Amino acid sequence: MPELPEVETLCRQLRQVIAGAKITKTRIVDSKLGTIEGIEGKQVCGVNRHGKALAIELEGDLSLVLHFRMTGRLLWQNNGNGLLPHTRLVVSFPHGRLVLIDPRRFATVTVHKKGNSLPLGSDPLADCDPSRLLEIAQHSTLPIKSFLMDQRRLRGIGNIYACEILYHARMDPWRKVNSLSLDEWKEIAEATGKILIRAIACRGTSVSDWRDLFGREGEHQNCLSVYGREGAACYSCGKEIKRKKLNGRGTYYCPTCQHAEGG
DNA sequence: CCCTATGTTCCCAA
DNA sequence: CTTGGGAACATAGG
Repeated sequence: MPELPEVETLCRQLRQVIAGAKITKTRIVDSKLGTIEGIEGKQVCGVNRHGKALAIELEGDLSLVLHFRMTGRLLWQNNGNGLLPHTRLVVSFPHGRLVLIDPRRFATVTVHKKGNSLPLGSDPLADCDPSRLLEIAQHSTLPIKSFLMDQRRLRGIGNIYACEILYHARMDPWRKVNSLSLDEWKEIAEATGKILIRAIACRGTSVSDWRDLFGREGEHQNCLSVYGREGAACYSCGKEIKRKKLNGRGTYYCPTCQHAEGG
């Protein structure tokens, strides 16, 4: 469930809490996660985000990489309470512990040695250049929404933010990407930056179970324009927000404001 | 029982 | 080879 803004929120909060600290112990609670080895006793030298993945960088060129998939959550605990339901992993520090909670058990944890598996695609926060987008979309007939969510091209945008970005760019989610003009890509790039940055400032979107590192809800659910608003009035034109499936994902949009011709 | 769910990956067809 | 679509993964909630 966490998309780019949610993982970025965890990343920034984690830096405040565990930078420089040593991992004292790790415990896999759900064996489906596999094993993690060689990180006990290591010091945290940084925390970074790669798309929707979170990397806790450790001394010795190691990193602990977490991917939360649909329902994964990361919580910081510094009291002596027992494990919460659906706890899958515990990483202990001298001053508290990090727990991975994941009801649907899709989340993954891996230990990486520096130098392997750099993911493809660019980060929409750091690099969302309209002319580059125009170029890489030339030979694709994907709908724009699927394109935005394709992690091989742009890393970090999921279903909620794809819907919101396209609404703000007034773009039909089914529009084929190879038909977009440079001006239309500029609108998409601008909407992408604006929405992602606002969502990070709001500590993410809590429409169901997203919580930050300290268990608090985000605020960005109060800023949503279309996601989850099926049947409600469009804030721009007053007509009804629709929901249809696109590649199996619920897609919310305003048929009036997001028309096929764009611009 | 039905359907839905913020994600990724694998398999298959074109 | 590439591209794109759907099922699968596992579980909770309406």
